[in-house]
Amino acid sequence: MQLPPDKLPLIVILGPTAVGKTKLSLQLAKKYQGEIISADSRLFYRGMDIGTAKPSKEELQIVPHHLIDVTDPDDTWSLGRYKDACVRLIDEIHRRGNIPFLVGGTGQYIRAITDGWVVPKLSPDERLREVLNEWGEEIGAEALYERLKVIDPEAAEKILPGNMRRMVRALEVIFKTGQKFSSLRKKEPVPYNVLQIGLDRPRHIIDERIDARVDEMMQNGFLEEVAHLLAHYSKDVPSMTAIGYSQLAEYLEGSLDLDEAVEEIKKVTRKFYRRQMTWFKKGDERIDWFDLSEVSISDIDLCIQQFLSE
RNA sequence: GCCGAGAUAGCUCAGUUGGUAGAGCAUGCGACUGAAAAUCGCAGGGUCGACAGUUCAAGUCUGUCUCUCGGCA
Repeated sequence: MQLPPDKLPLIVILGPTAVGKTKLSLQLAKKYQGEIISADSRLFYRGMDIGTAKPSKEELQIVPHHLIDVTDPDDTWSLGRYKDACVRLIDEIHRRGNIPFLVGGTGQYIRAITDGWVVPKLSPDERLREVLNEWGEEIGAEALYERLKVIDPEAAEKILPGNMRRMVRALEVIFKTGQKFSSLRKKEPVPYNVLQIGLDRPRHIIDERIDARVDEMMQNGFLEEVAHLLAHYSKDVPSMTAIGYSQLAEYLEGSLDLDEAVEEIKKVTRKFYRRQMTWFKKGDERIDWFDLSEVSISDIDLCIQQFLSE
């Protein structure tokens, strides 16, 4: 297979939850001798399978997959870890002469790769975060925001005043590195020739697919999966904030009926779809959009052929 | 049939001593650089059940009617 001479190709398949990314990307990756790198913040964790709609064991064997089941639920992965690992993997795949397929729905992770984000190299300091959170609670989010505005006005501009979590991260970086958070927020050139394939479907179809998928998850033992996880991990570990897991944990604690929990899962998944679409815009020229309810795989295939022959 | 409670945003409900309405959720839109399936923000949307009366002014007071829920028959 002939690869573009200057920059090596990276095929990104992005799209919202329940659209059908897994199935399609498997077919395409198989055809083009590809390897799939997951761009999904909840597929890292072993044992979180049903509720994350993780590809099945069989599917994982069709083509090589990366960044799935790489750690346990109490070992939190994050943007920085993701970016480092992903960049390394893309390089390795290119060396093997294969094509990397970045597939997923976590907009932040995808943009870190496609837009060359330079993520501040500072791993989280849980104790400092705790201190900062307490401080914020004490003086109020607004007051904390005023402090941030004084220390790093540029960073403050990018953060909404009520958003404690993002303020805490910014202050954490500032206090530990002695540098402004905003000054560490850089971009670098992207060393790949990137094709972005966006998958979507009409909204009412997505809603139907979400409902059906949640029901299916419940039938496939989602509740048992959550119960099993809770026997080993606290429900407060970040991975357990995944959609579905937190609601079923509430049911198991007795603070929610099962019916209510299932409805809630459907509801927040629909909300999640909308939030995902703020990363993947229809007006984004870099994305070739396909409506999976109308288009066949050969249309997408054609798009990839063109890209690879350029 | 009688007694009681209620009828306000798509839904669940607030609404002080009368001054033409708010919240949460839903919906739409958005932000996002090591928790991101997280976290945070903005917006639209109501002839306040109907009709009459009192009043400068009624979601709010009075009367009648319609409907809903509960209790008694």
